[in-house]
Amino acid sequence: MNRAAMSRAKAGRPRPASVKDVASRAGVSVGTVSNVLNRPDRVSEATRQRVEQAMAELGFIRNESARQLRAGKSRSLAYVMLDASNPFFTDVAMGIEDAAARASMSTFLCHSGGDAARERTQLQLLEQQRVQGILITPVDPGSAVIDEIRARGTHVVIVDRTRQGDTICSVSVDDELGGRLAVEHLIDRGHRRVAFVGGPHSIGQVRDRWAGASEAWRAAGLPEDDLVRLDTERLSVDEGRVAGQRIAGLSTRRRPTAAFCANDLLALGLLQQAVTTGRRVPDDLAIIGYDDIEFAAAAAVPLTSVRQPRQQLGETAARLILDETDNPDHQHESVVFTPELVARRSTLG
Amino acid sequence: MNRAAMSRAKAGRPRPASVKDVASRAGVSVGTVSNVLNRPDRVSEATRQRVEQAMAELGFIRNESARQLRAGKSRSLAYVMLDASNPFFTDVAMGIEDAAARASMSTFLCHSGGDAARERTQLQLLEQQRVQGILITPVDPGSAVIDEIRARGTHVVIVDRTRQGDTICSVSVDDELGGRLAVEHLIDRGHRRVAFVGGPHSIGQVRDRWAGASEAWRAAGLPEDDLVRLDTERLSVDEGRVAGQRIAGLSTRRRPTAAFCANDLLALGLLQQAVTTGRRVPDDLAIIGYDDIEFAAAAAVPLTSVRQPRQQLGETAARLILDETDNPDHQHESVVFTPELVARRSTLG
DNA sequence: CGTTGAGCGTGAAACGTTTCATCAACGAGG
DNA sequence: CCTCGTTGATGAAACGTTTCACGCTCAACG
Repeated sequence: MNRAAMSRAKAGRPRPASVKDVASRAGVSVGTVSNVLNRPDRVSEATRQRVEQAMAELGFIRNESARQLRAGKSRSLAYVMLDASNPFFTDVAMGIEDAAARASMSTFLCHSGGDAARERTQLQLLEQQRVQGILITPVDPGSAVIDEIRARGTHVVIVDRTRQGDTICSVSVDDELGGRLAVEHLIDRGHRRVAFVGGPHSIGQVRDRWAGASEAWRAAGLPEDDLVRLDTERLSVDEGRVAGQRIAGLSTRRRPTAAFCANDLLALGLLQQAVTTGRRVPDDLAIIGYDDIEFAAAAAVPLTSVRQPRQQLGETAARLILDETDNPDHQHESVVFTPELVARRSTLG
Repeated sequence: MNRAAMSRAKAGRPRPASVKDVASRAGVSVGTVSNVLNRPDRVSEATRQRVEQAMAELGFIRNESARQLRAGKSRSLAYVMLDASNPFFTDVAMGIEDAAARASMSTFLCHSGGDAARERTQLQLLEQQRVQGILITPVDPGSAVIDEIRARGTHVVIVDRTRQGDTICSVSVDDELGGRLAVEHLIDRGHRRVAFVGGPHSIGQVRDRWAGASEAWRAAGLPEDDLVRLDTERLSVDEGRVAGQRIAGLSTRRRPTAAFCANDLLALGLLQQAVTTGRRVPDDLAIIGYDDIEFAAAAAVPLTSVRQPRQQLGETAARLILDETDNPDHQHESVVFTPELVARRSTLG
């Protein structure tokens, strides 16, 4: 047994068939095999069939690394998610995947989990893979790594975040408007003391929603002190519960009659805390969330929420990056979607 | 301007620096650059620094395609998820990613969405990428495509499913035991008429949980007719609501006092339907779910659920595939985890 | 009959790495 | 002074594709 055969047996992994193998089996040149693969019209019916037959017999699978190396570009996009455990982002991811698949591109999903170091590693990996483009919901939209990547030639689109006055594609939702819609709704329903639950305020999202909320409040001519800002450490269910306790701890005079939460996870936590401590929703406390994830509508008291067009966000992001990679005179674009209030029982009673 | 420069300018994407560029800038050979990259100990301190400097200046990023082509293998795993919108699977995915990262492997996440055709496409793509191994929660565990892939040399581990008497690695959870635990708990709590909500029964999971449930029922010597099987079309929140209506529609004599749902999504839907139509949980209807996703604990009436070690499932799957690819005398293994009942208010009152 | 032009196929070069046999330089030991 | 071994660097081959400039064949046409 020669060395090659030995190592092959040991590895247990037979060398996959290559175009060369297919070519010799079909009695043609490798160039022809490649033509069958890439421009079937350039090759006669008869030989095409012979080659395809050989491929089937050998179980030929095209080696994408080699293809990519020669062609100089890959057929794949990547989306770096901020938090895979938040259904909002998985929906965005599915929108991206769909749109990419329609353009016969494959999508790699990665996951930073809000950790900047991890995000860096993921990006490095993707750059090494020479993906066509990177879609990302960054931990920090201002981060320089994004610029470095772009400087090296990989296209990047920012998803669900924006960058001030920058020349980069992004898709996002008008969070200030969302905040306004939420608070206007609460004011319409007669609430005159309202809590804004969210944080940390280092997140642009949170800042904008808060800004919209307080703007609506001022516009209605209500006293500034009666819009209470309750800061949270994260946008999680736990923190929602904590916020609920803090609200319960306030004196009756100061206690808000409604809460606007910066996302649905917070709202669900708050809802749970309220209900389990015997407060009625919305009579004792009205609650409004943000994102309108599936679980918001599924809560025991269905949650009013500000809906973002999640799938569409993803689809548009994919469209933008495809344009950027294909179209020589691509113009950077910041698409801003309009959120929509979905009123349910948690504010309607 | 020559043609190369023109097309380069037009594409707007400068050709990234290669080892050759780095080599000439550092005044060494390409072999040396490669050594710096792969066995830094083989190269003197001085040249190493020179090369690293050159890399930094040129913004060199290793081309993974070329690396892979030459080395014959990739540094990546893939997980094909069944349903990204179910938090259970994202948790499993995170477990896989963590374990893979620890072994300095990157992970590609794909998503079949329960669609066999889509699954096939994804698998084909992954095979073309020559990933080291594929982890998959298959649409149909019995499908032949899995065998074909393995026959061609790519290792596969089945996640959260099993295959009868087959020689393939898998990780799963003892669903029959889970079903038993759930129903025993309900019997303990005094329930004598119980519904099993789940379907379709073509899913192994559902069958096993049902089997465990009816076994526990028989073992307690209770009349078979009093364990009612309510079939659903899918394992979704919607279907949970439908099941709730069906339960409500039963005559008082026949109506169960508790429901065991085949997953948490169903349970949440059922819970919502019950609560919004004025039934009290657990007094009028006790509910128990399966998976113990985060939203189960976060429900207004916190859900009793059967917990599966999700992260650990993922980690173990990753461990298995790494062993299979690295260890020449790897033995196939079917790891079965033990589920655990987490009792909360939806059954405790 | 000679020329032309499709229509098909060919073969070699190139993509960016890694690997490996080889070589140069140099110090130690005889 | 010669030989050896060690250390560090080199250069060419190889991985599996795609691409492209050529050929070959044959039918049509002048």
